[in-house]
Amino acid sequence: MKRTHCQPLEQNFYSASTVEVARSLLGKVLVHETEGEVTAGRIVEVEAYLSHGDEACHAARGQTARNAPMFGPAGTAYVYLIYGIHYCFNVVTGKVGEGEAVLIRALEPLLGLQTMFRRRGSDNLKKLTSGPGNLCRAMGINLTHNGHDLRYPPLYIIADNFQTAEIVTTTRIGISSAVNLPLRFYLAHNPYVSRK
DNA sequence: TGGCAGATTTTA
DNA sequence: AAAATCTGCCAA
Repeated sequence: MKRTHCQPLEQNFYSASTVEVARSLLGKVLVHETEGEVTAGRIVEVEAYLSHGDEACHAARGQTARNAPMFGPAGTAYVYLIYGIHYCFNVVTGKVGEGEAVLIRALEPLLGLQTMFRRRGSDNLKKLTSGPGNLCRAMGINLTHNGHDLRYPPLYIIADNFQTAEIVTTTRIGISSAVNLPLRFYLAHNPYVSRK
């Protein structure tokens, strides 16, 4: 019997267009294995950042030391610190040298809830992994994961038998340029989406 | 609901 | 120096 649904997603998954990967990531499960602790959550909200006509994309002004992982192969993790406080976790997409990515904005907690609550220092389930900074803190994602190949532990993405129903498309959150592009996607009616 | 502090990295 | 793909707390 095939059990591919328990294996990390493979290269062909990440090689589709950035918008396709963004939409396909909805409903998939992000897993982080640390010493003795496993946390996992279903991806319920994402944003696509494109290399052409998208001034909000970190890669829009060319490659720098910070955004270098964005120019690597699809399926690489791009993690950066924002506002001096929060980490944001992105999945690199597109061709090598292109500089596209999908920002993971919210998860539905599935595994390791106690660990997540401890890392967050909060007991609010609704906000546990809702928002890009929150989910990184709960999942234990930081700069050590920057550039990591998401096909391998300790940080990877899998598909289970979850069936994605309705996907809502909106403009992106928290940006000051390219504000009208419809590149944010989330699972309709999911309570862990950061905002409607 | 709105305004702001928090505290780091990058170069907008 | 200013800005950055944010969050939580506080006051009204």
